[in-house]
Amino acid sequence: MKEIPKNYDPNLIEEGIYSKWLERGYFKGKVNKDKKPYTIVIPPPNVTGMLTIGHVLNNTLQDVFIRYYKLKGYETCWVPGTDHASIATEAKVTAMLKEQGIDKKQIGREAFLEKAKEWKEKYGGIIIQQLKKLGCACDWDRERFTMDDDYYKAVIDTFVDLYKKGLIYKGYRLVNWCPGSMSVISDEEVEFIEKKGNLWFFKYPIRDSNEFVTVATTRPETMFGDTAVAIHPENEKLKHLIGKTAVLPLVGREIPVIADTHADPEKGTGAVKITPGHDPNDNIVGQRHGLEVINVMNPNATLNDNVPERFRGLDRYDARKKVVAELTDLGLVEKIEDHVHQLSVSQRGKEPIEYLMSEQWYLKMSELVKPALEVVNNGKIKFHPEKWIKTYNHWLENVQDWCLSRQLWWGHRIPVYYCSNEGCETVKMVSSSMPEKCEKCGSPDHIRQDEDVLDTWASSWIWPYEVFKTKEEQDYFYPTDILITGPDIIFFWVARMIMAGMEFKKEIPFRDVYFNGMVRDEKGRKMSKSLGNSPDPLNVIKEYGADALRFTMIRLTPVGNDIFFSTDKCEIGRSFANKIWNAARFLMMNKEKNPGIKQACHTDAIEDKWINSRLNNTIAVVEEKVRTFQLNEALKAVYEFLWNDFCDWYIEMAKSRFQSDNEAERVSVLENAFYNFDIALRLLHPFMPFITEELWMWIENRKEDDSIMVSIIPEADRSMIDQNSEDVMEKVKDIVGKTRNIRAENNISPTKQIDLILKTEDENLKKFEPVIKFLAKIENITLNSNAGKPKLSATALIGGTEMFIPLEGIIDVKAEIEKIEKEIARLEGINSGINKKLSNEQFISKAPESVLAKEKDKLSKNMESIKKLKSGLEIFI
RNA sequence: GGGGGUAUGGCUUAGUUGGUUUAAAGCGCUAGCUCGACAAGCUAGAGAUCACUGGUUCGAGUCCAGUUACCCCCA
Repeated sequence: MKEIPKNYDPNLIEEGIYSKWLERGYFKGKVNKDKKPYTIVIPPPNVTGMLTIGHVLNNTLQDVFIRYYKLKGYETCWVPGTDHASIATEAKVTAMLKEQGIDKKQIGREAFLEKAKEWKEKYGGIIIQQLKKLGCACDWDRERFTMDDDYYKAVIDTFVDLYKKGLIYKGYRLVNWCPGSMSVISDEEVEFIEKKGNLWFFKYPIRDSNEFVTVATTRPETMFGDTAVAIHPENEKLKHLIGKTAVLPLVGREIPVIADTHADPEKGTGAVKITPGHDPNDNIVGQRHGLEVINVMNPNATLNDNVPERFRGLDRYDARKKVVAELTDLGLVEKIEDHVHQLSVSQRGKEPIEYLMSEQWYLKMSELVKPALEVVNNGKIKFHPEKWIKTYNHWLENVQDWCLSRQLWWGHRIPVYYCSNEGCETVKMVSSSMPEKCEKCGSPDHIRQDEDVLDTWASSWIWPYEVFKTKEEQDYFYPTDILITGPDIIFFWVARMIMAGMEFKKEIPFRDVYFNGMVRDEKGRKMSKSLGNSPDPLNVIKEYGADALRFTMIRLTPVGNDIFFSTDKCEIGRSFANKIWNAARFLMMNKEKNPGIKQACHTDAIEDKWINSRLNNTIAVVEEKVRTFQLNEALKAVYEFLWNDFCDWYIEMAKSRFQSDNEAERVSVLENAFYNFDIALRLLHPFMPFITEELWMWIENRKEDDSIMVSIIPEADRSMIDQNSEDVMEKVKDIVGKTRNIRAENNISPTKQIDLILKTEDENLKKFEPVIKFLAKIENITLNSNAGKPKLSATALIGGTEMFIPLEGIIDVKAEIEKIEKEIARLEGINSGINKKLSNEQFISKAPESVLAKEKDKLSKNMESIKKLKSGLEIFI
């Protein structure tokens, strides 16, 4: 036998095993009518991304499902891929070019896209490669990118289709404008952060009077766009001003003082300036009152020509200072307060956004929303945990039309064509390819395409079916089985995929959605780059092994709740890997001594019946827990079976049985041990793929071309679940445990042999004499129902059975008495509780018969035990 | 401001439709152990009035209401 190290080293095997799987093509999913498909599409990570601990959780969960169902006989297919991430990638490439002294605008669209493609080829998708280190069983041949040629075309066709259905339109309205990326962004991409700033109180003169109306604002520079001042109609203090006209300082424009409930009398001064061109709420007020909308800002957040000349071209913050300074000089600043306000920023880059009027493409949502709401609320698609349905509903019921266009180059260019020929200003041709000639003037020479690209989510919402290239594949693999993702993209992606599935495939995209929690650090903080609290998964894998990381992640993750992670928690996984490694070592050492051993299920001895019962019970629990998405509980069941049942008891008992004179017994225990270990490895494989493969190949001298990945987890065999053997084993464990306890309490060396008397003649227990002697270090064991208690012996109760350990000369009498008295007090406490219940007439009349009987039974058993304990105590007194 | 979630030993979690006892496990802690796999181990032990208050019930960690704390989403 080769020398097997005592400590398991994942670094020695993980890479080789992964290569083997790849070479064998185990990850490939094929259309196979003989098998049921089990399909997952990966939430495509950002092409610019690197593997984070959050990805580890998300992808480990997916891998567990894929591997489990493969072992259950399904045709599994996990499609990997990446998302082109318009804004993020364009920002990255632009920054890279800038470092090289290249300006994006100067080189132009085509050249820029070339550079971006080069960048993507070189650095993009690193994250996908990193998933291999984690052991992910993705079908790599299917790797997709949202800008692959055929996928690109599908996205464009989708736009054309929606346009033809009349669902897409161009609208001029207030948008979220990101001056950093110089693009519009969607409502969902806007975040609100708390920011310390000021609240400025400006006095606007009222025309033809000496009065002023004071308005408070956090954005002085937008005053040039003010077109009204609003006061609540029931504001007693100010309502006399309603209907009058204010004069906008610095500009001189006359603006009405209007009545609107938007002006909260309790807030600020009670009067608010209305800037429909730069504030969403004001915009709504403006629409109510038919106010003029004035845009005072350029896309780069400098002031435009709609402001007095001296302010034009100033950056928004410089303009702010100048406005405040000039108004101060005019005596129109009443006061300036410190103020914490909600600042709207872009999700990417955290650049403060501007609200400004802009012409963009929109998708009507009202019709798309209906089927999407329906399939989730009627349970066709199930959310886990269910609580997210509420969030989902709330968003869908209040959703605004989706702004599809982005002022970027990297992405799917909007397939709308215009003709710049004279008289063709209204021409708008929507087509999958460039029209040959203008549909109005017939000239081919003036056609130009819309400059904008589509929102990235307008490409990834068709991901669940578009990743499958042929109709045959779509029919087989779609709908997918489960989507595993974070709740943070429930609107961006989950809801929209459901809409796309229902609209274009008339079918749900997935049956279940599992929302994984967020990975936080041990203090409960979000993992973030700026805090530096996010460990690099690749380093963790190097230190502990991928299996240990996966184990720890799954074990610690309650369904849908956040996980508090720290690297050192991977010790749990590493210890467990080492434990089963050594269990295998032990079995193999014994196999060497017993040539000809083959794994086989035996049920001759109670121990064998018991472990087989435990095994089948575990198979059933795992099946149940995986089916209900409680992977942490499924893993717990396997862990407890292997460590507690198999290692702590079955193997320990086997050590005694190996000494048996009976060769059949020796062979049968070893063969049964291998049988159980083999199945347990398969159960564990989805969670810890590498070590299980290594050990599975080793323990049975399997052929080179075999693999645990192509084995099968058998169905739980109910006939193997044997309550009797479980009961007997519980007694044996109790006897051994109580004996060890007595030993510890009396400071008896673990190696010193002692005697044990059991007041019983239980045939089943008799069979365990050698095992008990071995495990509890017993020299002589007596099983006799008439046994009396020797003087100065320790006692304990096993169920109703008394056990004695003669300890003359050794026993700590005081400790022994204390222990027994403590036990008596405990039982009496319980009994007094029961008596209280039983003397309660309400309880007797209302509680069900079974509960009543149970309580009575408990009472009498406890009384019996107390009697025995007390008589045992007498000997000391 | 609106909505959602969480609250169980020092830490991380179990606890199924209320009825096994006086709440379970792992990590950590304490004590002992190199005994024929494993010190990344073995054995034993200590440690929780289940956030707080009230209600429903014969019976509440479990159901309801309120309070507090923290987290998330939306405006």
